[in-house]
Amino acid sequence: MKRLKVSNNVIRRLPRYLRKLDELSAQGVSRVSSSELGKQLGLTPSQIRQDFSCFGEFGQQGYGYHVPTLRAQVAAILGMDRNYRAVLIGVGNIGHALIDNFCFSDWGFQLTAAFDVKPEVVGTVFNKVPVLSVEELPQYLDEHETDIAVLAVPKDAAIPVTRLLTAHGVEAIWNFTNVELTEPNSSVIVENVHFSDSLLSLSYFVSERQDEKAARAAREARREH
Amino acid sequence: MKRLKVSNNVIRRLPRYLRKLDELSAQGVSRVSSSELGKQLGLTPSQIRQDFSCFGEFGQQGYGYHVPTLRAQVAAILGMDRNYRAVLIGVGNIGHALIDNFCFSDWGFQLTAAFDVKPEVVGTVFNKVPVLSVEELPQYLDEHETDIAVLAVPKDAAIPVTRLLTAHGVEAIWNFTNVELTEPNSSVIVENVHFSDSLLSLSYFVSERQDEKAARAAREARREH
DNA sequence: AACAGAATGTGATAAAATAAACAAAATGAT
DNA sequence: ATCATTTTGTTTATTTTATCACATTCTGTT
Repeated sequence: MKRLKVSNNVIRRLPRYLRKLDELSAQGVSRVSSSELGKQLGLTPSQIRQDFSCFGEFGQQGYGYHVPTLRAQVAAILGMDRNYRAVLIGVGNIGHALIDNFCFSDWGFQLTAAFDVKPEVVGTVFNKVPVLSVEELPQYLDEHETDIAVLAVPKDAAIPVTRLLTAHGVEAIWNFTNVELTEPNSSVIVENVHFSDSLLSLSYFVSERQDEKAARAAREARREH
Repeated sequence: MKRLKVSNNVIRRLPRYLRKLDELSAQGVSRVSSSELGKQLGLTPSQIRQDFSCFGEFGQQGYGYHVPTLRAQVAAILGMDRNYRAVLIGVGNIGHALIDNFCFSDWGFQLTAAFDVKPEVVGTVFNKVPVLSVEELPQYLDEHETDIAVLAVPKDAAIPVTRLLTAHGVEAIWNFTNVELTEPNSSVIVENVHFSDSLLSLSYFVSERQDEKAARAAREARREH
């Protein structure tokens, strides 16, 4: 598979393609064209073809794309067949929700262990995932190859825990804390899930629409006058 | 405040500016230049100035930006001073986590009520938020002006609940389900929090780095040979 | 088997986003 | 009070991203 300097925008679209392809599969659709895909995702056919062409030639002229094949290709591009191993740090509300409800294995991940400081959760097992003490974390990381850490600790613990993780070889963090983790000289890969950023974007769009409505109303009031 | 066709990228950076400004405030910093802000956020000073200039002139030549003032301006741009009212649908694991841990009021939102189908949660109160039955939802929406709905229901309920919400005047949805809500003819504003999309992006970047490492190792092995 | 219709992959073109450059204006030190 | 320094807001240039257009190739029907 080629992999030549692909832009961020392209990468962010890949999971959406995957999701749509799964949906089509579930509907029994086995063949799809870039224009159909574009219509359903709100993208131009051209963009879709160009996105895929970053990684290879997955379609067939005059036919389109074979859904299961394309799905497999996109999954491979995303690394879903690499069986990455993950640990979760912080079994609070959000951490707990992830263990119980987020199906890591659906996306090619294996959640091997969780860690927390609270004595009442240490030693328990949720959804087949054992909760260990954070004190055991360094040794665990040294002994078990771990590709990503899911960070769901309270705000104050975010930076120290990140230091610990990187010091023990973790190279990627899925960050659920509302803290900017990326440090200047660190090479760790950070993917943020900032709830507040998302909500504030929504807030912006709602405000924008409200203002447009108000402006329209004002214009009409003036006209009637 | 001006608001003239601002690109999505700009809007997505605003919450990050807000977060950084809060951090600076907490550190007692009251003055910041675009270059300092840029250094701390990994952006060019030019981009930061251009972003702000979409909405007005908030700085002062030779001085920079007054942190509290700029913070207030960004907050206003994002609509944080409009006291939007929100309801939550689906008090499962993620919904519960949001009620208990996500401080809506910090971002200018008021979570007025939650709704669920499960008899054992209906009637309870979490963090001052009453949980009502979904059967009461239509009437509630008709009687209480509601700006956004937080959707945290199981996959199958996502579309029907969305229809219900839009039918009763809700114009914005913060979507935590893994379902593509945006329908062709609907004008509802949807902001997605797709955990899986985020994890898969991370998976891509990890795979990319792994491949680079492997390629480097192969090159070196060849050289030594 | 031939041919009209479809749909890809890609090179060219247009649009958008980012970065650089600079004039204007305020600061703060001498 | 003056002047070198700083830093903005904005214009211009550059880079990146998305769209268009089309030659090529496969499909499926007659």
